[in-house]
Amino acid sequence: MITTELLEKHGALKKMFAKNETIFGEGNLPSHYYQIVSGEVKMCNYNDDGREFIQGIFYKDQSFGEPPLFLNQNYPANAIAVEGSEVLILPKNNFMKLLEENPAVSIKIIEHLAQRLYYKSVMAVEISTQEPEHRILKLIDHGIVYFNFKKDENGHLINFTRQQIGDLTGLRVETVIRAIKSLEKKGVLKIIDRKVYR
Amino acid sequence: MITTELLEKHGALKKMFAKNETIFGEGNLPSHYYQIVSGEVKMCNYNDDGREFIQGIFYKDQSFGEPPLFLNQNYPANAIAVEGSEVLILPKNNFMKLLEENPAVSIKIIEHLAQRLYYKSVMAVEISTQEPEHRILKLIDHGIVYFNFKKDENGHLINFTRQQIGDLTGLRVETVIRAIKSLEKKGVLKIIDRKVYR
DNA sequence: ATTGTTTTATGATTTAAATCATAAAGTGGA
DNA sequence: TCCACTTTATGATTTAAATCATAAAACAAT
Repeated sequence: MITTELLEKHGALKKMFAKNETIFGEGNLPSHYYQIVSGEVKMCNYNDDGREFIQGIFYKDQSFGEPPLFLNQNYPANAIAVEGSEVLILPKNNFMKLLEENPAVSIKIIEHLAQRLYYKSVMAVEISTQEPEHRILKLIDHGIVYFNFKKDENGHLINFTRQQIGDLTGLRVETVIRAIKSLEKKGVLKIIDRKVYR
Repeated sequence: MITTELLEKHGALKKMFAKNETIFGEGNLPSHYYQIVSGEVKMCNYNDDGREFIQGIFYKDQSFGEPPLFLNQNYPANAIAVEGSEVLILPKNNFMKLLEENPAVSIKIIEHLAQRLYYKSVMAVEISTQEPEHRILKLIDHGIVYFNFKKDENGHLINFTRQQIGDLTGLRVETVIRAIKSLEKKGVLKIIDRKVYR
């Protein structure tokens, strides 16, 4: 999103996070801008009885956690490394200075927020009014466009576990498994070697 | 958000929409920036069997429908006047010119998008993992801060119908009515003359 | 004033997804 | 290679919210 050079010019540092390590926690006040160099980061919540909800999954070159940074509000969710991940971290003041000096970056930020909002709008209506199969298919089709699902001779490989699909759609893992089976029977996706293709 | 003078200087026109009139429809390509002068506008979806989901409700001075405008994507929801509403409308090209000439407006836009994203994140986890009473209370408490609920001697008047609360939380109106009754019994809110206070 | 529509309200019944239980297959680390 | 853990899988049971039915109160329009 923002080039490594520009970030480092303003004082960004690279930091390594191990698998399952927390980058920042729900309820904390933001102090830095975060951008992924390599790896995979999820933003998620846990409800009262430990149930997880994944707000989003972020990959190489994507930033995360900006909204509360701009609003001076506490983080509404946790950021956790899904796998070992390298992240560029820039203090808020430096980030704001970078923005002032580079108006084109503002537009990039607006576009990224708009993209996130678009996903949230689409999934909100799915989660609250549609049935499991519909929700899962919407998530998958969105993922094909916006996540980095690779295409081979079987179609796009949906690089999510059943549990992750559940945590992204508000469904239980058993429900996801059964819905995916049913979708396969209907011929709208393929299951090869337990992996889902669309 | 953006002053009327600045918008009109760039060619914005005021347009009146009647109650229940559609301002733009799901699936259409955005061509204008919209900002409310007076009245109330909802963004909403209808699923296959006509069930409504309200993405958000917007009031005086707020803009709506910017994300797809920036992304050149189709609107993911409808915009409908909840009551007779006056709206300032500015063609996209003029809006982009306005943005270029007024960098401070970019920051305003970022803040507005960040605020919307914050609400979406909070409600997404509620809708997908929390029980009805919890969801409704979260919506109400968010509304007290960000919607224009007036405070009097009974507390904040929650200016939503039970049906609207249901459409915002993904619950059926009967469930909302029962949950609100239960919350009143628990003493966390008041029902006076059928109106909800918190 | 009368009529039609919306909003709030309650009880009975249904149902879809969650929960519970159990297990096989796959994966990663010591 | 063995052990622990994760992921996928399936059947049985439970349950919370949706659905269905009905109605009173409130409000809006003529």
